[in-house]
Amino acid sequence: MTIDVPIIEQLPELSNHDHGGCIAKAIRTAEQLCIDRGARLTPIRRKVLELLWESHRAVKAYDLLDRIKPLETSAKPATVYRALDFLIEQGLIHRVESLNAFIGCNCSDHQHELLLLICNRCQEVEERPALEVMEAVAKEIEQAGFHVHRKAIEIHGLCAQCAQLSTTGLSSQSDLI
Amino acid sequence: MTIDVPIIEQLPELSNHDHGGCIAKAIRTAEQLCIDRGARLTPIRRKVLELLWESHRAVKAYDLLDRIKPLETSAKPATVYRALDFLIEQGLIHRVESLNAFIGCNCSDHQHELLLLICNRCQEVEERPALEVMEAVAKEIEQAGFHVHRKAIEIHGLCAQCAQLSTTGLSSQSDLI
DNA sequence: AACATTATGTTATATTGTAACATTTATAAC
DNA sequence: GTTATAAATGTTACAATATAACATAATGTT
Ligand SMILES: [Zn+2]
Ligand SMILES: [Zn+2]
Ligand SMILES: [Zn+2]
Ligand SMILES: [Zn+2]
Repeated sequence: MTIDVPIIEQLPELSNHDHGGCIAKAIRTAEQLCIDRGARLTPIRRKVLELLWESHRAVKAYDLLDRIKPLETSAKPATVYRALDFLIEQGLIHRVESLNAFIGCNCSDHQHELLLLICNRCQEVEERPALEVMEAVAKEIEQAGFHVHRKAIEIHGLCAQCAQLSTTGLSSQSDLI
Repeated sequence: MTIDVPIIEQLPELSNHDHGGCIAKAIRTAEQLCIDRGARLTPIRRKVLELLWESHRAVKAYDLLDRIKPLETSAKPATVYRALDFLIEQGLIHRVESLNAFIGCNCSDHQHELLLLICNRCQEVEERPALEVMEAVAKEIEQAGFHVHRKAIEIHGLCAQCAQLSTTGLSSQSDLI
């Protein structure tokens, strides 16, 4: 028995912050990082990154494709997946394993140790360094004699805001601003 | 840049333990649990569970399908996915999100709090309660005001045995026993 | 300019997962 | 036992996610 939450048709942008700033910062950081590394942030790769940053939600590859097609008429699945591969390699985005989706990396230094809090209601994903969790994981792994390549720590549930709305019984779209 | 390990054609059963015991115990436990709950462990569901327990590796849905077809000639994707849904609901198996695959649940009480250590070389998956990790996650989540439904904590890398083989430079199949 | 490398275009296909409705099988009520 | 109900399975069709393979174009290097 899983807890299911009604699907919201048109997802509102819950976090009331200067999201334009988020986007601008993400792109600026990516550009600098690619220059430093001699990696090429081509128009397609840049566009995919921008699309991923349109919200703090994970986005599916084929949704990206649909949104790129009007701009890059020759775009195909491979176009998108290649751009995603590049961005993941550079640590600029993350794959959300439990959603088969992708999200812009929000950690300043693009380190890969992180925990994702995924809201099942508003779909927002919060990326947290969660250092104590990482330490506990490191200990557990050491005990097991395991050698880590990659960690995927993904928590599904309700974000603070959505949990609040659930308990107060609000549900209409206008309540979500 | 990811660390890649040569693919082994025929995967050996690395863990030298009485695996027949694992299977028997898993099936026995499942039977009792279903009786207690009034859930029906039908032949198909039971077969899927048995197949998942043939190894300590995660198995893909379509691999299960291929292996069931000779026995249940009418088996189709839906057949397998329904059985998997049932087994997951009962807590008898887990979905490994980062592999799109499934594995028998090895925790005695079929609790859902666990960490998976996934070996990229031998493909074995170790399930660990990792209580300290769970506590750290709980704290982190509380700080964020998040309300958990489900956790997926999946660590990829090399198990102790495979890490050992990598450092000693062994690679041939016969070395893996 | 010639060459090598990297990125993209293009076609086709593989893999993973669901929806919808019909049929069968098991359980419950009478 | 027969009938009503619910649960499980059969069946067809398709949706969604992802990759392989090879051709072409753009970029970087000598
Ligand atoms: Zn933002
Ligand atoms: Zn939310
Ligand atoms: Zn075993
Ligand atoms: Zn291993």
